[in-house]
Amino acid sequence: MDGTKQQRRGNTRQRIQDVALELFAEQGYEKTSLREIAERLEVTKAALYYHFKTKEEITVSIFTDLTKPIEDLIEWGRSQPQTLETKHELVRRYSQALSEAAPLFRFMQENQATVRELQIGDSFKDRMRSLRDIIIDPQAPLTDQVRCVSAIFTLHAGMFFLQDLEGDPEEKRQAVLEVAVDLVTQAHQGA
Amino acid sequence: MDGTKQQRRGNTRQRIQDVALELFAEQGYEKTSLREIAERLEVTKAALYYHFKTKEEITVSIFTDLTKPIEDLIEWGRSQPQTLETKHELVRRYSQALSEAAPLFRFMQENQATVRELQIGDSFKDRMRSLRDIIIDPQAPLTDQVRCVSAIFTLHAGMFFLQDLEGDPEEKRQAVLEVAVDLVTQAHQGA
Amino acid sequence: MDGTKQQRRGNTRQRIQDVALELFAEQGYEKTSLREIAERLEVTKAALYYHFKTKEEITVSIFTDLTKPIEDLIEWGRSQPQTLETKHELVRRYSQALSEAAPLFRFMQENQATVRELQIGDSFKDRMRSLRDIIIDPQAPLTDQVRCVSAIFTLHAGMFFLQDLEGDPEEKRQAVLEVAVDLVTQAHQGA
Amino acid sequence: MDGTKQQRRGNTRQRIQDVALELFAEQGYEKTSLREIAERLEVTKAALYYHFKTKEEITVSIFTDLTKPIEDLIEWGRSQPQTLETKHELVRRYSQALSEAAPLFRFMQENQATVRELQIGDSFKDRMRSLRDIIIDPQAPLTDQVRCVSAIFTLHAGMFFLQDLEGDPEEKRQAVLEVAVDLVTQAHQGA
DNA sequence: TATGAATGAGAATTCATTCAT
DNA sequence: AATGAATGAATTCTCATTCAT
Repeated sequence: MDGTKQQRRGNTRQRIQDVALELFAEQGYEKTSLREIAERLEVTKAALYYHFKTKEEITVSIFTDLTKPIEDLIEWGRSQPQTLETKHELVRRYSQALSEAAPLFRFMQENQATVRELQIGDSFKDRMRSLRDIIIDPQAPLTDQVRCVSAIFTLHAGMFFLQDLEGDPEEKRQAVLEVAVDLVTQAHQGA
Repeated sequence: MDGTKQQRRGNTRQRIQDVALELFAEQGYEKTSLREIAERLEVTKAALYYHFKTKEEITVSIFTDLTKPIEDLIEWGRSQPQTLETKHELVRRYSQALSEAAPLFRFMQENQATVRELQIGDSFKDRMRSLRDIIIDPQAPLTDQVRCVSAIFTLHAGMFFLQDLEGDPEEKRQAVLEVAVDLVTQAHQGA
Repeated sequence: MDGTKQQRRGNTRQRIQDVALELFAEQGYEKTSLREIAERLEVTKAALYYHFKTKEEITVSIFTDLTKPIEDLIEWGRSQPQTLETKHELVRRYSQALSEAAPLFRFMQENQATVRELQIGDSFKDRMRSLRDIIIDPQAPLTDQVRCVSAIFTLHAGMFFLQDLEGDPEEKRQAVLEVAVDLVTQAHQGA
Repeated sequence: MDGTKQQRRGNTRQRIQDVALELFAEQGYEKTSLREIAERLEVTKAALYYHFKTKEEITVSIFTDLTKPIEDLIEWGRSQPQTLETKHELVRRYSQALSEAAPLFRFMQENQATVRELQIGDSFKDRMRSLRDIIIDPQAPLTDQVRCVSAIFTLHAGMFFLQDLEGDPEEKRQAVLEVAVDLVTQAHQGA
């Protein structure tokens, strides 16, 4: 009661995004209804429609807002010389970016089928392709290309599939990062 | 097309599974309604309920039937000595098994959020854990453990995320397999 | 296993009626599906249709078979002189008949709305009317007529609404009977 | 007919209850679908779900609203001395309350099997027990206890089972009441 | 900046019933 | 005397969305 209602003022849009993402990641996109989002926020469904035109728009807005760092990262990557050092740095920064937007990526990881149908799908694929094109050398043998894709993939999966491996989360992130960097290195040398 | 109606006799159950999996993989589990499945089969929804008690039961039955080879594989893995050779063979066979049940794994890959809620989720997690426990040495450094998880993951992802890389599918599968085998080798030596 | 299957021979019709009535009384008519009946009998639904044309027919047949004694009773009542003694005997015999077909009457008591829609409804109403006409003197004051209806009703209700009153069932039946007889007596004298 | 649409505003919830009870009493609970209720109200099924979470909730709400007077009556009964006069007054007031909520009690009378499964069942049984405990003397002989139950029961049944007895409804209610009062008196005197 | 009331479309599921074998 | 396979019609319920206020 103290401040809560006052704080709410003016940032409902933001709060909708937060709660929505939280629920999408928890239970999946299709299983999450606008009623649930509204209930958790203690507003009516209609209020959501004041801020967003559709359920999809909520999702797109979350995606757009949260992947800005990655877009920037790609921009940066493109402007750098294509050295191994650049690739390593890219992987490092990407790992960082992923862990900062973990819920979004968990959502995307676990709802690929849905994401594919949404507009997001394409933007995301584009981004992935751009990233890949920076790391991969298209002249390289297929295995080395796979290594690069695998590096990126390892980063993605790392966040969720290592949960039942013992160890401190940050330590695990470092281990994952190391493996990914390694894969990129091997791909680079292999040529 | 030839003798359609006659052929239908007695294999409806099987046909339901086929069509269901097809659609689940195509459009996602939640987006696929029993009406659609029934329509594509040219039977009524009620016919589906003659063969399966619920939508989930259809899914479980598909899973159970199609992952039998993997269960066998794990059985085999456990009975072997824990050598590098065994691990390699396991990875090879797993890659094979995956590509044989590709639609199922595509479905599971792309509908993780859903799968988590279904009974399947647990059986699958168990299986993944068993597999991991055969390949991983729990005494090994964290990075090496990650390498093994990454190997398995690379196999999984390989099937879907390499689709827009040019090259013949079988050739790509071989490349993926090579990278995975490599990761396991590194994990083994790393210790 | 011993004899069961053999015994089953030739009396399936009867067993269907038994199980159906059992379930109707337990869970209500509408809530009881033919599937359930068939399952409890370990036959298929189609088997029920070999013996009865519809669900309603099952019900009607149960009713007809089990209320034969009451029909006879009414026949008897009509042939007797309209003395108080006759009325008492009628009530006594009716009480007996009710307790012998308890499940049927429980079913009818608890599913009046349904029974009304079924054919049974009318036959039953007819029977009740006949009974009433034997006990009631249409010239008697309204209160005395009510007393007679109440007597019959007390018998009906007695079976189910006294269940949570302590005491031995047969003893309770006797008490109920006594009250009913009493009501009839009062109605008779009151005139 | 006059200003229909305007009048509708803001009392839909109430109208749903009315129509529902009407239909439940007319055709039985199970036979009454939400579609029918909605149609008779000229709204969509979904509108019902805006006001009530389930079909059962509609029923419970009707029950709760309409049996308030009886709850009050029991409260009153408990606060009075346990004299014969109190018992008589209780019976009189109960008769009145019943006739005021006639459709509800008709519904409950005729759908006992259903009511038993619903939450209502228990609340109702509790109420009946409370009522009984006020009227009955647990030390009294069984027959006298039966007389009391029979009195209450006569009131219940009176409403529906006397319909085909000739005479003015209010006159019949009085006759029923008289018989019930009489039964209580006899029980009290220990006849 | 929201809410209350409602809708239309569609979901999963259940049921009594049928019929060729 | 019974089964296996299927149907058509219905049911309860959920969802994203709309709009007057």
